[in-house]
Amino acid sequence: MIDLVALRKDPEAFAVAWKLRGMDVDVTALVEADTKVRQLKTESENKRSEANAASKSIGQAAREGKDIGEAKEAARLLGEEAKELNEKRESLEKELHDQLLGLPNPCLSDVPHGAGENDNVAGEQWGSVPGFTFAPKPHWELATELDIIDFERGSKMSGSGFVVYKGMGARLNRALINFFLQTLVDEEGYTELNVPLLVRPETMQGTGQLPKFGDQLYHCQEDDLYLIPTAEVPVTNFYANEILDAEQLPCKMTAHTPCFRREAGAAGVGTRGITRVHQFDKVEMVWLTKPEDTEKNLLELRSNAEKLLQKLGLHYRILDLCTGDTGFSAAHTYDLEVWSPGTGTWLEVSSCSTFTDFQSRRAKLRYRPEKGAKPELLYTLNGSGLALPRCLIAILETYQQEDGSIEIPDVLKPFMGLDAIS
RNA sequence: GGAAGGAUGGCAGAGCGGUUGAAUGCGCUGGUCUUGAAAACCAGUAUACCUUUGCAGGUAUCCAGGGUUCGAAUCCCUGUCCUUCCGCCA
Repeated sequence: MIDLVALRKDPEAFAVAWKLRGMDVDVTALVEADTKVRQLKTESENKRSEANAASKSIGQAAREGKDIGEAKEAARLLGEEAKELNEKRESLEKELHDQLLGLPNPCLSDVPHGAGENDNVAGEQWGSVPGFTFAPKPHWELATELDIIDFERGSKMSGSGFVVYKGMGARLNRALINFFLQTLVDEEGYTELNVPLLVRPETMQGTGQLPKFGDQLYHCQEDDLYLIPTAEVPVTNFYANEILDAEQLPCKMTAHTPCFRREAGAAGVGTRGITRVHQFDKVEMVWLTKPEDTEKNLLELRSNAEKLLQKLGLHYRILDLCTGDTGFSAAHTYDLEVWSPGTGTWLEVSSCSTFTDFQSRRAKLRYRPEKGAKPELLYTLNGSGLALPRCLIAILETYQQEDGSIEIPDVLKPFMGLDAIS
């Protein structure tokens, strides 16, 4: 959520920022509502103050044994008036608050301007397009022939968009999880968390999935719990409503979880294989930081994800997302896209973002800059490290041999216990 | 799933429905004393918001949300969490 006080001070700046995201927001109406709320607040508080004073003198009079019948009625009326004004304020304030919850984070100043994904800025590439002496196959063919992914039985049990990894496929998936976690923990100083996959509505609101994107989430109605679409949700909310000490920052956490996404509206968007599924594994990196140097932190976070791709020897590129394509809660996002030789396309395997204080304000994530100082909102960042299925795709397609077997990248061999899948 | 008990300031722990934002102790901060430290003594020590240039004033907050009442930390209802017991169970 954005800072209402900042909006009050410079509404035009917000209007411009939202315009860059392709949204026309009536900031004047927002500011007017805010003014009205504060006016009602002052009125109701003054009335409440009168009522409190009246009650107090009744208490005094009662102790002195005086008659308090009339005074009681007067105090009751004052109390009622105060309550009425306050209820008016509350409903207006809630309305305003709900509107604010639906407004995205303004992008940082160095984010490229643009309307949509075509305006994203392609940055550096690492490695080069792998060459083949034969026509490389797409992963779904390789996986089916090797019998390491069972698409049909996945949809038999759960519908389309669900798959079963089998044999060496399951092992490769597990090897990747272990490789990612171990690298992040041992080499980059992350703390590993194993978190709940079902969370409450307020947790979803903390990171921005709710109220706006509820239709993308699986919901367990009986218990009013949501299946997480990413580990970002429980990991970022880990310290929600808490005040951290400055020494605890930056706090780097990582977690492997399955991710559940309804992908409503994305059905049939020409994705074969495991590029877009309803359930997949992902290792996520989350940072809680002090507000300064968030762009620098973002680059470092991104480099952690890049290192994983480099170790796997996968060709990838960096995309600097433009204002029109940056996600709702993010202020600046870099995507990492890996090359898929079988389809000749780039696949997003990591999305690294800073959320400034947008999530912190929702989740009440604060820290104390110095001992005895006032608590302040901290900044949150996160990035995938990495999304499993698309890494798996890139590995199968990049390391495929002419005979249909798959060579295992060196860094994964200890986790696989073999050199090739055939 | 059933039964019972609990949730108060950084921590511990009081609190007959009426100057209780909340005793007391510890902790913390400042001061006195001391060569320095400790001890002792004195003073201060929650958060958010609103009004105000400022001084200052006001409102809310004793898990959360409702209710009773002129007045609620205190009484009633609902929810959340914790503890204990029973049942079930990987």
